[in-house]
Amino acid sequence: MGIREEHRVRMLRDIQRAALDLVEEQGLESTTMGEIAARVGVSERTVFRYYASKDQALMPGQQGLIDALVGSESAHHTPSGILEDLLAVCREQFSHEVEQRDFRRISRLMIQEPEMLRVVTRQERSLVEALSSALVHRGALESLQSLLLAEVVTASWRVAWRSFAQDEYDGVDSDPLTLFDQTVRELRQLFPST
Amino acid sequence: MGIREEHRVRMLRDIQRAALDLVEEQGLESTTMGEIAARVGVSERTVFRYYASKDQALMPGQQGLIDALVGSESAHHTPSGILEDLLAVCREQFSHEVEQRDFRRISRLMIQEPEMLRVVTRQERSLVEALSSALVHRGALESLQSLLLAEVVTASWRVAWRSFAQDEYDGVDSDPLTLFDQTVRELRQLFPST
DNA sequence: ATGAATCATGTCATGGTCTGACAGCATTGG
DNA sequence: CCAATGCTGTCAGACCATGACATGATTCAT
Repeated sequence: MGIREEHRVRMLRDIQRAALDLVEEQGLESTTMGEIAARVGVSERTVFRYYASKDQALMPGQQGLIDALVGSESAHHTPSGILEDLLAVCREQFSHEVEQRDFRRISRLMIQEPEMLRVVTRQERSLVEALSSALVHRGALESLQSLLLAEVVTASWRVAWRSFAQDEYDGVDSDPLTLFDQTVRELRQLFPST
Repeated sequence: MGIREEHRVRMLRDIQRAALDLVEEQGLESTTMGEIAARVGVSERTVFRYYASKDQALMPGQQGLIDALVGSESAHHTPSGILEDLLAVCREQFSHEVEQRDFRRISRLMIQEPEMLRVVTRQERSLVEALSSALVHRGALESLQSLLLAEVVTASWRVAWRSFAQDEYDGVDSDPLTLFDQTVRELRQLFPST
């Protein structure tokens, strides 16, 4: 509520925007924290006070997705049932994220700059950890199952996103929900009914 | 074959051993490339000539697994059939890797030092990329399917490995094949027959 | 064996990421 | 108005990584 909080939010956003601007203009490798700081008009040190790393400045993490997944409840008690629910949460979150303008920018950069994809992927480690430990905490699953579930959910998210990014890069205006559904359908095809 | 090659191989091994020694002794964060170099008895610059990054010095990559997966052929032409074959290759490679002494050391470190797990995971990006592009190249699969397959295979490997690492850390002497099979079984359970 | 080509290494210089310490200025609240 | 708190800049430094160049060892053809 305080003016302090607003300031912080604006700063976080400004830094990310500046970072994305610069990467679009001159590529990831040749964009330094010093430049980002200069563009925002603050010192380099200050940028590091808002984002712990260059990675996070570019891709602030999947906190929205993490919250949605961790906060979700499942009526099911079998691994497959829980997976279904988690994927449904992902699906919804996915179409929600696509609304964010920066999400689209990052998506395009993921294809333009291969290193950008690695940045995004690095950030996803915390998603797996948060989700798997949340699942263990719920009590319905064992450690191995939870980890596997978290990995599968994250992989689905990543593949759907990359698929979306490719379309976005190609100028194809695809529906995120359809895209996510297609990904999940292909995933299920890997495990036939027999 | 020359003496040059032997020298190189010995050097690679010595550096990795030194790196692992130091991480075991004093943790990952406080182990610098300078120390590793000093332990081996060469200059820091030289270490970077053998390993492109600190990560790779600690975890030289999954080249064995990549080669096995990329080089494998599959009689099947459906995504699920190919997945089955790839998992079989993984399974074999897994029990093979466990024979390597350093694999066990790294496994234990993965549990002791959370950051070490991230190091390993970072290295796995190239596995996904190599495998998915190899699958596309084989011609049987589309891009989305290939990526999905590569992600699922990699995730299985990672989960099985982490499971093994936990046992290793706990002093449980488990059979790698059994462990891998169990992982795959749990994975299949996520996708019920209906 | 000798000389040229190749290779491994060391040294030096540099750029970039990230952290800690401290001091100054602004905001807030009593 | 004063004191506490918070934000920022500056400075210093550790560490990772890369490029350029010189040097000494190894290899190989002659």
